[in-house]
Amino acid sequence: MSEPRKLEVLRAIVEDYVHSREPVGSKALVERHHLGVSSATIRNDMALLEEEGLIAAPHTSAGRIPTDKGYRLFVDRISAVKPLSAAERRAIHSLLEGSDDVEDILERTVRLLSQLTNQVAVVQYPHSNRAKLRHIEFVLLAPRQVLVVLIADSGKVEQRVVDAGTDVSDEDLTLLRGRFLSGISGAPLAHLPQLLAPVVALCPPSLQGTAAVLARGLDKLAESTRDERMMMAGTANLARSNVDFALSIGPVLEALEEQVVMLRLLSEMAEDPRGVTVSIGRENPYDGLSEASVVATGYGPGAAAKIGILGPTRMDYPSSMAAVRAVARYLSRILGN
Amino acid sequence: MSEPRKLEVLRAIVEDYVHSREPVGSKALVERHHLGVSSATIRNDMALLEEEGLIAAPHTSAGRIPTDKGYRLFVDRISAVKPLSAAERRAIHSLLEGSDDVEDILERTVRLLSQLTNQVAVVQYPHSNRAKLRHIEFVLLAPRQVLVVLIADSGKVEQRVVDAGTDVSDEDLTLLRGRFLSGISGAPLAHLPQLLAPVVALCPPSLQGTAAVLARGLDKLAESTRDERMMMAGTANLARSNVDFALSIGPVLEALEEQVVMLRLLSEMAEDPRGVTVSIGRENPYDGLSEASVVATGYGPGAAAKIGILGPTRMDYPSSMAAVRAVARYLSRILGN
DNA sequence: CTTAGCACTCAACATGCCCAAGTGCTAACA
DNA sequence: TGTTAGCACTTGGGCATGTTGAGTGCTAAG
Repeated sequence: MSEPRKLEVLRAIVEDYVHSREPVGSKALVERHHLGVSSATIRNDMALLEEEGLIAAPHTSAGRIPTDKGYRLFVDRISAVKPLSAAERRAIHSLLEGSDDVEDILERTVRLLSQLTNQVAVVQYPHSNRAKLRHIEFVLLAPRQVLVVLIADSGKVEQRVVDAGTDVSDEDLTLLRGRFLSGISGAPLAHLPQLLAPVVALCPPSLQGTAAVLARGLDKLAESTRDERMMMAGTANLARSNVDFALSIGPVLEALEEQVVMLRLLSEMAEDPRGVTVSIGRENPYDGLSEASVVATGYGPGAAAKIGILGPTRMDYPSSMAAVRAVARYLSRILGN
Repeated sequence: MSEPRKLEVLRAIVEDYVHSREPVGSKALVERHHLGVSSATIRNDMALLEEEGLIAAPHTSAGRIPTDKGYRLFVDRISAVKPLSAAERRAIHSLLEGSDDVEDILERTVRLLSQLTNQVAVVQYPHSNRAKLRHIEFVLLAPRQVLVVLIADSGKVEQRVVDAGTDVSDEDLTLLRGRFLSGISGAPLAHLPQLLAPVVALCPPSLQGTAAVLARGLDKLAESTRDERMMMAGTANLARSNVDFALSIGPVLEALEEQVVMLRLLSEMAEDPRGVTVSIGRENPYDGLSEASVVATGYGPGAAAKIGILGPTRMDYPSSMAAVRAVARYLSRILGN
């Protein structure tokens, strides 16, 4: 029993199954792939693969389908990342050039990726853990209501309306803004909580209350800026995969809507800072995704933020991985400016 | 043939069908509803209803199901808006109190509405057509890159990075900001395009180029502020309705993802400024929604922005309408501050 | 206008049968 | 020791056939 051929058989099974969506049998296998042996030999190999838990038969006289473990081995040891076609490269190029706005770029990227892979695409906003505070703004909306705006050097802007408690004038706000700015301008957002208290303490006694309210507002803004957000596209692709319903679509939609779930999932995978990481079926920490796989990688500075796709375990991993990797690279390059 | 009874029969058919998801026949009808007549009589009535196109039979010997037209008549003339339960009222109350941030409130609202109705909930951001410009900010991110921030008096903040073309200093920006502010502060966003040109013309010759770039940036921001955006929740509910697949879920997900489609849909319906409007099946302008219904109403000042739900045509209209109306009212009240 | 009765239709279900695809095993072979 | 041919066995899917029950439309009487 040759080890290489066993892997070759597994590879053939995965490829055929992904392509045909039907359990694949020994005979069909020797016909479609020119392995130099007979179906009987393949059967022996298959029996071994099944023993090792890499493939399984839905019922006695049906072909085999890969298990999660089988896909895992396939991804780790067998498959080569399939290069993108020239047309696909061009598509990436033309679709992602020519915009400055981060939000806009991310939106295009995620749409592109979902079209490229025919799966759901997900992208995490660039990390702003290390972001520094660039600017703040207090705008009086009504006698007691102040719009607090925080701008990070990542270009991210967050705003929030706070109730000042007492009436406050434009002059007061300008004064307070100056104080706050000199105290926290340029500071990492992560340090904001510690830095704000002393600033408030230094404000004129008559404005202490207002200052405290504003500080709390800023703190919350910094928090939600640090908070990760995500964007997605291509949910309709789920319906298509669903036609042959191995994948029940409901739980997946729930997971996607619970951004917290997806964000944790993305953060937890992709430890490998350079490569593309894959999480297959029950490997996923979330139950609703037990029949789904996620292919993701990092992008941007330090590959800290993640981008990826989600689809049924029976997906074309080589192509998906290639697409994710290529798109992530372009994205990094464009955001690099 | 009594007209009132005919309507009563239609009502019974709609209610039973919504409840059971199965075509309803004459016999079952007389059993479940105590209409004072026999099944034969009902059959005659049904034949008439079918002639009028209000109900239809999927095949010869099956019961009847309501047509789009039947649902239309049902919501227009038959159904009464079902009052919410006390528990539901309490849920609305507790979930929507205690937040200042518009974004946050909308998110909670839309989640609440989707849970209340078990459908997909959609909310349009408050209209800012009449919004005025409250504030602008230019922030230097890099020698040539300027973050342009626009704040409307609605509290909406939009930002965008523009490339100045030439190097520009902080002082230049402060100067330009002053010029722009004095020229357009307080102006309705809709007027911005006309107002910007003269301001640029009045800037120092050396800064004309930069001023023009910034003006274009502001213009785009104003445009996207005028642009309507939306938020949604509960897409997973689609999967549940889909179990009995009258409604193929793919096209619906596509429509939901194409926010433009949904926004146009929402704007086009609900002419009636006070009531709840319903758009049923093929009445929808978008093909993918030919088996879906939308229940929506306006909220906020002038009921200009819309909130609503989307589900299969076979939905519980009275309850849905009640929920949408109640939630919209609370939302208006809270945003009224 | 209503109702009982009746003949008719048809999807859904069940039953039985056959076939093709696929398996595992054994014995022969290189 | 690994490969192969052959064979008996399993089983889901397709097909023809029959049965049932819900539901209809129509007619004639109340």
